[in-house]
Amino acid sequence: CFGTAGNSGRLGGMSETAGYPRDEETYDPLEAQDRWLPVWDKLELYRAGGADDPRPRKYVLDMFPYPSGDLHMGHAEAWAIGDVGARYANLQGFNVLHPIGWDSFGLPAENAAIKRGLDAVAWTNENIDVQAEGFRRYGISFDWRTRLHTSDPDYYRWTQWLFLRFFERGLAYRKNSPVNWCPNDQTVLANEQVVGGKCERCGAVVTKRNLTQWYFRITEYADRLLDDMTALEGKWPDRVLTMQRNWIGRSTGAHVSFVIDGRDEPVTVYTTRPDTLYGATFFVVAADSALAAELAAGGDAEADFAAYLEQVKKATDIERLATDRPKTGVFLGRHAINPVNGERIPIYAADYVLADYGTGAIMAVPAHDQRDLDFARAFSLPVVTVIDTGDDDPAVTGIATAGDGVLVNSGPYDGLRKAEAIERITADLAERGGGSPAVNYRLRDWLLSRQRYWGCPIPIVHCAQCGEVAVPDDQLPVRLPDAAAVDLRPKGTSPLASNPEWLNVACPKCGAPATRDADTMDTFVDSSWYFLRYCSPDYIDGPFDVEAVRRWMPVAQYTGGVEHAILHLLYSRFFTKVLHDMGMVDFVEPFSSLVNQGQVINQGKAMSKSLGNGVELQKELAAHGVDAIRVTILFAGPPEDDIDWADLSPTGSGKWLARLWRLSGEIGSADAASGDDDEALHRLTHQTIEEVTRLIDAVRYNVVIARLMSLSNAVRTTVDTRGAGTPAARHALESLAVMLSVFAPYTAEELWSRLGHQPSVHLQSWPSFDPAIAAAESVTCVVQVNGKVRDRLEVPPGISADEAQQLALASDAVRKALGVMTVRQVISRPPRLVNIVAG
RNA sequence: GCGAGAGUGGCGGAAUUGGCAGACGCGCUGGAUUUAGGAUCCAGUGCCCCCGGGCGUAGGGGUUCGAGUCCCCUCUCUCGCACCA
Repeated sequence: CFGTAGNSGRLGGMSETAGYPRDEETYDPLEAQDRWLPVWDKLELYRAGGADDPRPRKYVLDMFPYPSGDLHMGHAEAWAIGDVGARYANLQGFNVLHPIGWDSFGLPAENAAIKRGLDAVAWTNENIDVQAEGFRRYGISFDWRTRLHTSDPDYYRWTQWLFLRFFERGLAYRKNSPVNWCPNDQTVLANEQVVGGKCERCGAVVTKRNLTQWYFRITEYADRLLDDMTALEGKWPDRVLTMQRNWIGRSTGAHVSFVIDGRDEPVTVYTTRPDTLYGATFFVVAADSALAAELAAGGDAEADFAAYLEQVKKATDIERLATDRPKTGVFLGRHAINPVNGERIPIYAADYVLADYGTGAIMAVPAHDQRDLDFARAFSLPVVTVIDTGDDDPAVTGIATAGDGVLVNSGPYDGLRKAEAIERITADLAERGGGSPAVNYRLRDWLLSRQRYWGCPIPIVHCAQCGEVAVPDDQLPVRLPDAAAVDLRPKGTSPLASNPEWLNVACPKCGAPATRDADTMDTFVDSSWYFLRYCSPDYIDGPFDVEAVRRWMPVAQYTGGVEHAILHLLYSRFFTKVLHDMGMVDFVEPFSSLVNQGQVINQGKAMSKSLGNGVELQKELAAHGVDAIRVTILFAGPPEDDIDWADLSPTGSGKWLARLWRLSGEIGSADAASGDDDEALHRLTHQTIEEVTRLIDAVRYNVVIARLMSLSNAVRTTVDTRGAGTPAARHALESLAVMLSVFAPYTAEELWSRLGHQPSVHLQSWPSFDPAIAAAESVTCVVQVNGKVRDRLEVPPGISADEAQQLALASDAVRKALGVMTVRQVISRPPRLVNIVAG
């Protein structure tokens, strides 16, 4: 029956041919991949249109990869998700920009160079080539002309150019400050790169060092970073917005000045609770602040303080993070004057107050702040309740009362409620010059210097006469010297400083001997603007062509991991706002919508070498083919959920694709339209197109695939019962081929070809549906008695409430269920439901 | 501790505005066909049952003709922050 299988029977479930494949061929997905890939390359299917392209534009972006080696499961998931959006936009007739590039500066290349003597440039470029070929075979619809590498001088020249613009605007500056230090990687880290006291990259326990480093003044944009998020509501995942809000951490309160005995200048503290000022019974300065050292100097407590400070410095962040850590501190032998009641209160140095938040000094109100209370109890300090919250006395219970209440022991403010007191006391202090309303942020400036080799050099020259001098634009890029020409071994200072030829230059301003800044930039600087470069990757007159960016940006769909919620996504928003202020872009938010894909795990745990639960992507691809893996990943669940490979069945996905493939052979080789058509299948096809379109827009890809499976099951039934020549079967499968092409590009091309069409299915239009055909002829109306389903009636979709009620009451099943009860009320919600209330 | 989110079959997960719970798939059971099956196809598959039906969306309460969906309480889990004054 070879070749005629489609017409050879199978009129019922158990025909004489049942059990045999309908076709002696079997689907070989790997062979199909090899066959189509060159065809697609030749067709150049995914070139973004130029300025004169009349189609509406859509920028679909995936967070660009780091060239760590070959692609792994994580890549397979992220890019499968992003590719659906890009391919769907293409079929819908958009002019799509779907670019690819590499975030190619970073530690692994340097470590490979140190440990194995490899050249960082060669190592990087080889890995990129491997990944690029991996993506090509994985069938991602990139416009390959966009390909960029952040480690290319053509790219980092503009990273340096942008740095200089920030420098000119005072947004890049150097300061000496305690910084996070990774003893393993031998470099400083930004706050955002310290996770739970450990280095985000290598897991080493982070320590503190005092260093002079470059910073971006991101705090200046804190309000805008916060406030502009309202425009992202509903378009970015809530959890990302929440994380950014918490990270920026805006709080409002007041600055209050305290006169210090024996000091000319008063000291200002920040508090969110000026209403509790009468309850301030002591004063605390951060142990590692300059103020603490100054207050201790020359006094009786100097030695005690020095010993305490030594102890504090030794403590790692991990120790500091322990929640039940007892409060420690030392009395400095000095006193502050409470501005509202003139009381002299003792000043302590303690490490529970942070030097770099607020002013590094606090007024301590033990009755209404748990930390202050813990300290007061440890040091036997008085606890004065100034807000009656109705709770038990904190001095007795050891539990501070932070809630609302009425002021007591607060002189003229007694009787006020919390909110009112905050307002009044702040206003009164402001009037007397003792304070002012204040806003604070937990966000810190972005530390961008790194003491590593494989990064973008900072284009600054240090001159004894002129200070920090910008390298002139026409001398950019400041190129990295060859790795062979520097000492790469981690030693806590930048490797670039080990090459005197590179380091020593004439000052661009005065010509005197000077030295280059030998640090490199955090790689997050590189990735804060790459999405702009993609719009004009070969542009030579600036970082990007302003017109091209105006055409494509902002990004319509951005896909990437949630791990960048407060790193890359915050930094990119900051860069965009600065560029907006520079007049280079006309929008303030770079990414209009964000999809955070989950992770691929195995057996309940993240894949890791030590657990031995890694799943090798290349093996899976070789065993099942690209399409089966893409479908498996996308069908597993909502894109944002983690998926456990152990729960999945690539074999099952492969079977579905093979079923479709066999159907395409049967229908493709069937005699043209014969016999009755199948109205029900036509209807289902139109309904499926309608629903799938809506679901793709909602990024519900797992449900989309379920609907496509349902439709393919229905096509199978029609082919079995009416023959493969049924027009509805062909229409359904052709529609399926196009819809499938966004998930399983190779199989879809096979279907298209076997149905007798020329390549490529990827050049087709997204199928349209006719609402009139999609409309159901009849719908099932559920009839309930007291909420329980008693009958189901087939009714016209346009049935009236009265008609539905009449039909329901006439039902035998309903009469039986009613028995002797009398009908009290009928709720008729045509055409879906009638509920009869009886008793 | 604070903040956010989530609890649905053996499993992954479906379920417009509150309106047939469990779509689709995996797994499992039985069958057809086969030298063979890790292929293909058909049927079944939430739980209980006295075969009339009853019970079911973490647990308890509430609103409603009607709740997986809305409200309150409890429990559990995940994620984020973690002395931020």
